[in-house]
Amino acid sequence: MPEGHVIHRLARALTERFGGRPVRSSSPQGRFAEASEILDGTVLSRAEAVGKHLLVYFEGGNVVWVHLGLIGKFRFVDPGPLLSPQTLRWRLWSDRAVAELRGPQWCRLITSEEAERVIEGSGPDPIRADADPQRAWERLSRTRRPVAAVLMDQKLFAGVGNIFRAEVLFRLGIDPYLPAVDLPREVFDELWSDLVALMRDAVGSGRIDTVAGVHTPESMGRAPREDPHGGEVYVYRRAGFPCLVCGTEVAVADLSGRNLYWCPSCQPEGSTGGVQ
DNA sequence: AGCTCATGGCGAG
DNA sequence: TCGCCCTGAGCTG
Repeated sequence: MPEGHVIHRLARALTERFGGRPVRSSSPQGRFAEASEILDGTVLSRAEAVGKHLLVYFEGGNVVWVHLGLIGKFRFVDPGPLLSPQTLRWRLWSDRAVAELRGPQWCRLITSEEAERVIEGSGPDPIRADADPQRAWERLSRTRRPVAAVLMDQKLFAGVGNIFRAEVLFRLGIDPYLPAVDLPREVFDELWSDLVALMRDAVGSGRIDTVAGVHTPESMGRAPREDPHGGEVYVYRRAGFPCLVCGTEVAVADLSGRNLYWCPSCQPEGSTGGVQ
């Protein structure tokens, strides 16, 4: 269940544990069997992430393009008997490690040329050094869609998911329903740099921690609220609980089929963030 | 045992 | 905008 930081960590781990060496490959479930057989015994050169896309490169020009979707998991496991083979799409192993892919939205064998197009087709990814936020600004500043919807658009903010969008809007005090076109340029710049900081931090820690500065739960006299995803957050999945900053009940609403969380007092209607 | 929901995205209307 | 796909955790009974 990934936002971009999970994919970047995966790419790093796959490169560290398998990079530059031959790997074994199988598809116990059978749905990736043909491709898996081609890769079996070949050298995995490296893995790379762009947004929520994972690209696993093999010598000879083969690339596995993985997208975990909402429920996919790619995990390292201890060597041992095969558990639940009916859901095990891809198993990758060597004498050093075993990795298991289950429930991905897709897992396809492509060429390195196609992989290049996946990277080019992605929006800027705040975690990557080559990201150009100007590309996001040019599109954001021309749409009246709510800024909360735009933040989930992978052509503008690759790797941002439901947690990062809710948290970054809260941290900057922005009304999630503000038409994107009304967001001042200087606030966009703050938004982008906050995403860079939060997302890169999450790559390092493996969890999304957004509660920082003077408004820690401790300073508010409340027990820290840890979300099941493992990190500590202001509003994500906290509907009905008091805002950690002002005590107002956190709100939730459906926005294009996803739950949106925000504090109606800290992010009042029409607020463009910045200096309140 | 069965239901609901989840850090996502696609394609049909 | 809705239904659908993939899996598994956390409820409810």
